[in-house]
Amino acid sequence: MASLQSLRGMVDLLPEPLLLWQHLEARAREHFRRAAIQEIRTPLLEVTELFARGIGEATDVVGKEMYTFLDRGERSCTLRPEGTASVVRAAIQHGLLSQGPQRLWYGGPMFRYERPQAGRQRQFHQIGVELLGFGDARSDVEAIAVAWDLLADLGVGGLALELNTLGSPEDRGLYREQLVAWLEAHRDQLDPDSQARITTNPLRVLDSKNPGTQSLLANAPALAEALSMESRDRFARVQEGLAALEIPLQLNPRLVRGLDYYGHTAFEITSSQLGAQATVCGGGRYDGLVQQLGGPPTPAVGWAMGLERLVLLLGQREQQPAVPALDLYVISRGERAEAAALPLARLCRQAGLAVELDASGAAFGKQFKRADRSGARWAAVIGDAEAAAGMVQLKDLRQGSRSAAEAGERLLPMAELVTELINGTVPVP
RNA sequence: GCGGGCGUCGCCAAGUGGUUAAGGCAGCGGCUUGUGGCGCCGCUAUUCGGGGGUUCGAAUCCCCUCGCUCGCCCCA
Repeated sequence: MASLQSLRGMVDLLPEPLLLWQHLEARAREHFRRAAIQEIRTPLLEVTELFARGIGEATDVVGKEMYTFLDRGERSCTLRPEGTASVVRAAIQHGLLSQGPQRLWYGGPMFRYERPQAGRQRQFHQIGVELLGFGDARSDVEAIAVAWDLLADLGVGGLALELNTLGSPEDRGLYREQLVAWLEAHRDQLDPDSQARITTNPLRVLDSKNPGTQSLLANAPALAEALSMESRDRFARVQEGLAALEIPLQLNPRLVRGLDYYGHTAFEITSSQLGAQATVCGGGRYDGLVQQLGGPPTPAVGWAMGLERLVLLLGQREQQPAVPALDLYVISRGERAEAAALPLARLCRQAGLAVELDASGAAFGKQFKRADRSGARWAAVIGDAEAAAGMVQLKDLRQGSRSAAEAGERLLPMAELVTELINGTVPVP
């Protein structure tokens, strides 16, 4: 094949589908505004060490999914596979945390080298929220509520909130010992993946998709049993908070986040209307991360949403966003007329109107056909006769008439077109 | 990294060994340099993702390869 195409998993977003993306992004911004959460933008490229240290060397994301390469200065660079590490790095680097707690959101492309499938691309897009410096259980609830309300507002169906607690680092350390001992004792009954994880990341064995392993795990020690009283209380308060907001939840003791920085609250919002990649939003608390990346001890909670999956969901709805309406379509034919058309279009644009200029030089009939299809409200017609007189013919494209004499058609001086459209004839939508 | 399905025009799609590769949509041009949503006419694939092979003959059969897609894994 001679023609070039995009790399596998790198998807072009074309104008029409993008309408949905823009709608979604606009709603998200509005929700963030209401929740007093401010935007932060960080580079797509970071030093590799940020993710290795932040996300965890043993995770799949870091271990086998990152786009990592040496730049011309021989530095190891990585295209960001997620947003949290970068946001935390930026907050530390610019001393944001010394100015008090931060309520931040981010959005944009992320990169993971995986096999593409429905709802999963190599360059994909996330929006996420990070509440830095908030340790109270209420902030967990607030973060979840912002995500839930956004999804509900967007009209996403089949939503379910799954909730778990991973406990404090001490709880997890204790539990880890118990679990590893138990797993070792049953090693021969585990699937190979899970066997390998006993040493790399034992908690992840819990959400193994292997049915044999799952049924075996029914008798494994439970994390919930290993929790301290404080952790249990904290988890109870999160649940109470969600109940007070009438956000339904399902406890899922198997829910273990794949990124190392999570502790205490972990959650996912899934949709039954997606395929295999059902998680639309995932997040939790990561109290240790800021310090781990060299900042002051700072509790934090956050989440991320996968926009591809969200768009998939929104695309299933009946109502789809429409192309923004065009106010005016400028038709011209002949040398003098064509010369006059662009200045006229520009004048209208400067006045805030959406104007398409037909620069084809095609027959009037063709230009009218296109004017119709453009969906514009009005057509401005300039021929040589009009151009010579400094006039323009204004036609109402909603009048279905063929006849030139029908209503909705007027001849007026070019200079008056703008004021006529703005003040007079153009109805406010 | 591992499985399954699929690749004919920008999109949808017929064709399953016999030679000029249907049709629809969209696009472009014309009927129509002066008036539109309709209609009619015409144009748009020396070629069936690419390469090799079998054959008198291949989009149709075989091999390799590339790509897309769904799933596993992982995650949002």
